[in-house]
Amino acid sequence: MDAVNTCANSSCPDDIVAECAALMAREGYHGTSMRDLARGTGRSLSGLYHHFRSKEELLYLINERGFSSLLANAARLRDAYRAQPPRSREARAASAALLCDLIGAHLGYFGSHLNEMRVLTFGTQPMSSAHGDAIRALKLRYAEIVQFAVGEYIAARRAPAASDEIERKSYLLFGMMNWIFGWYSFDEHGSVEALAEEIYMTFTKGCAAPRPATTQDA
Amino acid sequence: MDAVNTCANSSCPDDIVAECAALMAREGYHGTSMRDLARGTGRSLSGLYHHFRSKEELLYLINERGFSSLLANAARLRDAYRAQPPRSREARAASAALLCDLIGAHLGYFGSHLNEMRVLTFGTQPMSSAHGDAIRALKLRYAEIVQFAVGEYIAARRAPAASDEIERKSYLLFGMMNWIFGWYSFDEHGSVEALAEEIYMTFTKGCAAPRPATTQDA
DNA sequence: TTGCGGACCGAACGTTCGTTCGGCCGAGGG
DNA sequence: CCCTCGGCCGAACGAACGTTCGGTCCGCAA
Repeated sequence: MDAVNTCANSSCPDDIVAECAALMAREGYHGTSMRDLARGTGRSLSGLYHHFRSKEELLYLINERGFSSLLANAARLRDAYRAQPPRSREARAASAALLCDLIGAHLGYFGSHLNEMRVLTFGTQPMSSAHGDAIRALKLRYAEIVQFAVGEYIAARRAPAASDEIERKSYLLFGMMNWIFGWYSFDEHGSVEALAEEIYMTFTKGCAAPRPATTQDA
Repeated sequence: MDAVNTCANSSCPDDIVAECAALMAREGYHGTSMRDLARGTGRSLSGLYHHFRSKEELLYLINERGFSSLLANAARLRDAYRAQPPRSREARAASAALLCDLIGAHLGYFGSHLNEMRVLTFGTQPMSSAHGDAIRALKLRYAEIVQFAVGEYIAARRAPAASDEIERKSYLLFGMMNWIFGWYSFDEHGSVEALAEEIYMTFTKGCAAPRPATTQDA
């Protein structure tokens, strides 16, 4: 008789989660059946149920692991930024570096987990309230870090922006980064690093900004 | 004996399409059943089938009408731009106005057809090849107009950009505009017009650009 | 060697899916 | 007056859905 654990099933191997995410990335959560997942992972239908309790828990696992990883990277970058001595004359460069690093981390994780990210971005909706709340909390904490960086960047360059303006601008940045799932392919559009640089430049300087040989900000 | 028409069923009233789009916007195409649509539109299950031949044709109708409308607006703006006498000293202002108007038209249509737009942006995938090709063609023509505007804007301000850079920058712009579906609500985030202005400014000047009282470009 | 537990499977459960069929009804032209 | 026809419906079809159950296999500790 197990204690009912309404939260995570941490015993599920990462590779199964990743394979299922790859399959769900094509047709979405509702469009991919458990039988599709069984066939795609070379397992039987009932064999899958030894690794997670339900299809919805699988969706939760994909989301939970993805956002936890993104959040850990972002929190590390923010903490490093905060640990710097606050010399005001370097505030512009430091806030620019934080923003640039966050964009690079987001797209970097994305580059190596493209399938999971496709699932993450399209649809927290079909999750139960308990799981949905946990994922929304992770998303919120992640978004707060990006908003902090955007706020710091703007504050170092002009009068600090109101929190709702920072929120909207951060959403625009997320839009640029996440919309990539619809069109990016390595062969056609170059490396993820170059794309991160282009997003950083477009978001901070506008689309007509010249491309520098190295990232330079002043 | 009808001639088999593999394409549109133009006899379906707009309001039914709009109601179905509103329902599909919540849980997506696969997540919304024909019974959900019947209940939601106050009709019977089989009654729906007198307006379209299949669920997939309904998805096609939502996409076809939405993108046709977007495309018509965009083409009108582009033609007006091209009809202007090419006085080079006004090229900067004219290309800025075109870009600003296109963003305004995209978000304006969006503001009055939010539910349809949610369906449009998430998923051309589950469509048959015949329908899918038709929608992809509409999307392509629409994207080409936006790319034209981005190219003109950049060319009027610095050395013309390569076509692949214009393509990427246009995708970033689409990302800012379309990601809105995930978070926008009129009550919290103000009018669509103000948001269009903010996207235009961020895309052209960067996130730290000051907000002018009126749109001014030089 | 025996016993155990986790990984895995085939077969089936009840439900819901998209779609079809035959018939009802009320407005409108002859 | 009747007849037609488009809009609409209840009931049902076979297929596919998520999930469960009993059993098989195999590595490993005792």
